[in-house]
Amino acid sequence: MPDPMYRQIAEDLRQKIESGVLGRGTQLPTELELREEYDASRTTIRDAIRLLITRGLVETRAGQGTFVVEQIDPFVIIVKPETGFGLGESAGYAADVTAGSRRPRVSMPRVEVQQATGVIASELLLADGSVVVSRHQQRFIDDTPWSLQTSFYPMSLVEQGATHILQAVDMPNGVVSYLAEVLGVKQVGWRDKITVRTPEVNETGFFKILEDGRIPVFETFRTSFDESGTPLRVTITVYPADRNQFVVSFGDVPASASA
Amino acid sequence: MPDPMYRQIAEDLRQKIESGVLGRGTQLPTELELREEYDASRTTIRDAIRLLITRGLVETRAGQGTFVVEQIDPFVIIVKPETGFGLGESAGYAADVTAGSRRPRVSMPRVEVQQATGVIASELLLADGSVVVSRHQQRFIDDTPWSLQTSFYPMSLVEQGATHILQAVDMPNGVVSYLAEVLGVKQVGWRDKITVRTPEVNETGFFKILEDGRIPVFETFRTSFDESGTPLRVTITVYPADRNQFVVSFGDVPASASA
DNA sequence: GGGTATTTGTCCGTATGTATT
DNA sequence: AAATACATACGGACAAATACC
Repeated sequence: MPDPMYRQIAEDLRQKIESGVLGRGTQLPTELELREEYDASRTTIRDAIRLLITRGLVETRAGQGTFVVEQIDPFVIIVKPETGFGLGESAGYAADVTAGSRRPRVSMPRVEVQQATGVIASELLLADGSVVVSRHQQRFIDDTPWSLQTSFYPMSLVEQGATHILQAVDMPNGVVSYLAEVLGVKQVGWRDKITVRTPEVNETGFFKILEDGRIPVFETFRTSFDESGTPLRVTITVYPADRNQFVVSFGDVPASASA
Repeated sequence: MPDPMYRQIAEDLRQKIESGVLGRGTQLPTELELREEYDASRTTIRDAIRLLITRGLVETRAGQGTFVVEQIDPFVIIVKPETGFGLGESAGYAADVTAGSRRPRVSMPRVEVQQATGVIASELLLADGSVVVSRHQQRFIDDTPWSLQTSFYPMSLVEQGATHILQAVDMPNGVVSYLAEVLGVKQVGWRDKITVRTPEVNETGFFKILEDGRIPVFETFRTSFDESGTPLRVTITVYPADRNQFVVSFGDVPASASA
């Protein structure tokens, strides 16, 4: 038994794309033309194209047509000790991006005092509903939206004297070094949890990606610890998965030389 | 101007799901019932449901109905030095999985001698078209498909005497320790590149996920280096993103205590 | 700026096939 | 075997976005 017609059409178009007959960025025939070419209804043609869309091969632009997607030059997020120890918020994370001609930029933080939800509370080893300080920032590279980041700090840090984290001001040297100065608290390690999920509505808006969940987002949970093993903060960062990749190195590794 | 009707319907259903009115695993009203409830055509109802499907909230089963997806207890892939140094292929990677009651299993490797393609060649610092040995394995946890893994080794290792990597036999102590024994070559570090993409057809088949690309896959490139900084091997591993997450630790981090 | 043609987006109706119970 | 529910496919109509003159 053969595949349904819309799958056959999608497969035929896929081969034309991957074989290079339809190059990157070129326009596909219009739905009307494909309708005649394959002798199918417009519904069936649209089902075929939808399959190619969810596979990430083509994109449609209302009023223009259907196009083979261009390859995106990805941002590379380097995860390694040197970029993290002693560096904080903006400084540390901006340095994560591979150099090139790319200019990172960070928005002013939005600071809130709120109650810790389940995951935040458990990561910080606090009781559910404990008060925490959240600092939220939007981060750009070359003025294109790159990531959304929120850090959560236990309120006890403020009570101990680190009052500046309540101010909506970017800390050039990072919050971690500020904590070291004021409280003598040192970050000695962290744990990153990297997952993938469909984007929330506010995220699709910021990243300007389609809000139907076709493009997933990376979500990283970074829990930082001080010398006594107490969680210092939890940082949640969200990146669109279509333009980002992570690089993790261990041991002696020569400088990167590959794409 | 309000959103189109199918989006409003999808939004209404989404709220019912996330608020708990429609619990995990419960069945949604049938398309016919939804048609009457929202006074829309079946096409519009199906468009709304399709939106929820690509967002990963519901799934349809022909002949049964539409159901709210169950939450999956994810596999946690630990990326840290202790699991990698001195351990190899099967041993090292099996240990990546958090303990619990989960039993990892690895298929017999499929060994091939082939020419290195672009990425493989450049990662191994070989000329394009150089001969390499590939060892491909399917990996399971509790008999559910977990990941597909292919390692590429330069043919020069075989010529220097490491002929066992040509045999289609699992190496319980790992290929890396075998190379250390036979050739005295030690793996001193590695670099992981973690990306997300839509699955290939053979991958959807193995993982038993829908082949329309709704569920993305993690793809990790691990390049391992010896003491002289020469790439020893490249390992490509593919995991379905709906049931896996990565944990990366640096520095002093207490044993995990969180979900 | 405005109007028109083109192209995709939304929505309707209907019929038949296929999987499951 | 029959009923149910989703899957596929056809047809048509109008709206919205875009490009071009």
